[in-house]
Amino acid sequence: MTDSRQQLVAGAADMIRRRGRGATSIREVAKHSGTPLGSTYHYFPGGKHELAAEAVRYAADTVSGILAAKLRAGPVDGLQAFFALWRNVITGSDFQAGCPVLAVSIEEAPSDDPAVTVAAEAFTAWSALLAESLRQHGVDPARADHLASLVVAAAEGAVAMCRAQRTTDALDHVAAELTALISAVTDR
Amino acid sequence: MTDSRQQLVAGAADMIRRRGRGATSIREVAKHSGTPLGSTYHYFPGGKHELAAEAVRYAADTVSGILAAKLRAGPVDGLQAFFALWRNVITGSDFQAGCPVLAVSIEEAPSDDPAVTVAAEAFTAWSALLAESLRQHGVDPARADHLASLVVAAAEGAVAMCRAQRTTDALDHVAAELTALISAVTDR
DNA sequence: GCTATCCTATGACGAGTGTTATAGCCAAGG
DNA sequence: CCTTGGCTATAACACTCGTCATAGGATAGC
Repeated sequence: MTDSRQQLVAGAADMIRRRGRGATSIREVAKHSGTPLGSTYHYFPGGKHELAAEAVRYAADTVSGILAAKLRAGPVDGLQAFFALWRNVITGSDFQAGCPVLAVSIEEAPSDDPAVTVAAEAFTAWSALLAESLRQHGVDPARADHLASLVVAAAEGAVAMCRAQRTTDALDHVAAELTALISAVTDR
Repeated sequence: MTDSRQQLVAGAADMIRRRGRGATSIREVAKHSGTPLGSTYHYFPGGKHELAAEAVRYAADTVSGILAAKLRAGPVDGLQAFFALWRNVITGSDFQAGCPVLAVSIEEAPSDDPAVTVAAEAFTAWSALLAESLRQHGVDPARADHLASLVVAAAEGAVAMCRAQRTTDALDHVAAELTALISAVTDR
C-alpha cells in the first residue's frame, strides 16, 4: 500500500515539528506511524534525508494551500488565517509543536541538503503568496516583498517564542501589530 | 582553572547555535573547546542539561548587554544594532550559525527544562529592553510591548529564513520595514 | 495452483550518545 | 618531604542511531 508511505510522511512531519529533524529517528517515526521499520527504506531508498525532505514539503504545501485560499478574501484575512493556523498548532499540542520548516532551517546541514532546500522554497512560497496579494491591493511591489517577509519571519519567530514562554502572547501581540500595519498600507 | 569552564560554556553556545541542543554532544563540545571530556562532569555535575542552560544564558546575556548599550541612543539605534548583530552571526559563519535561544526553544523538552526556561527569560528580557526604550520615546505602554515582541519575533524568524535561503535578504527587508515602523511611532 | 512481485519481519553492523567509575597527575599547604 | 585536593585521563556501562541484508509472507496475474 502506498498508504503506509503517506503515514510515514505525515508522521515524520509531526515529529520534526516537535523535536527537530536531528532528534527524530526513523525507528520512532515508523512506530509513531504504525508502520514497520523494514518498510521505511523500501518507500524511501534515500533514507532519512529523503523522508525528511518529503515531510517538510508535505507540511509546507499544506500551509501554502490554506494561505492561498484565505488570501482570496484579502491580505488581512490571509494574514490572520496564517497566525490562527500557528496558534492552533501550538495550543493543540500544549506548546510542544511548532513549525517543521523552521525546525529544519536551524540545524547544521550541508548547503545542498534537500530538506533545507525545501524549507527555503517554503519560506519563499509563503512570502510570494502574501506579496502578490499585497500588490493586488495597491501596495508598491518592492514594499510588498518586504512586508511579506516581515509577516512570515514574525510569525515563525513568534511561534518559537510562544513555545519557550508557554504563552500565546507573542503570537497574539505580533498578529495585532501586523494586522494594523497591513490594514494601513492596503486599500480597502 | 575556571577558565576551562568558561571555554566549555562558550563552546557549547557556539555549537548549539549551529546544530541545536539535541545534536550537540558533550564529547564534541569538549573537543571543540580544547577541554577534556573528563572535566565536563566536574564543572557541570548536572550534566548536559546544566551545560546547555548555562550556554544559553551566556549567549542571551551577551546579546542583552549589547542591546541595552545601543538602546541608549534610542529605539531605532537599538533596533538596528539588534539586526546588525544577527546579520554578523549569519554572514560570519557562512549561514551555518543562528540564535542559540531559538534553537533551544524549538526542541521538544519537558516543560520544566532549565534551558527552555532560560530561553523564555531571554526573549522576555530582550522584549522588555526594547519596550522600555519605546515607552521612553512616547509610545503607549501596551503598544510598546506589542512592538517589542514584533521586533524580537521578526528578527528571530528572519535569521532562520536567511539560513535556509542562504541570503540576508529576509533580515535586511525586515530590518528596513521595522526601522520605518518604529521611526514613525516614536517621537524624535 | 503456481509464480512473480511487492511488502514486511528480524536481526545485525558499526558508530555515537550521556553518564559514571576509577585511577592518575600535579600544584599548593603543612 | 609529603600529603591533600582539584583537575584530568581512560575505559566502560547501556543504550540509540542510520543503514543494510536476508528471509518470510501475502497477493496479484496467469
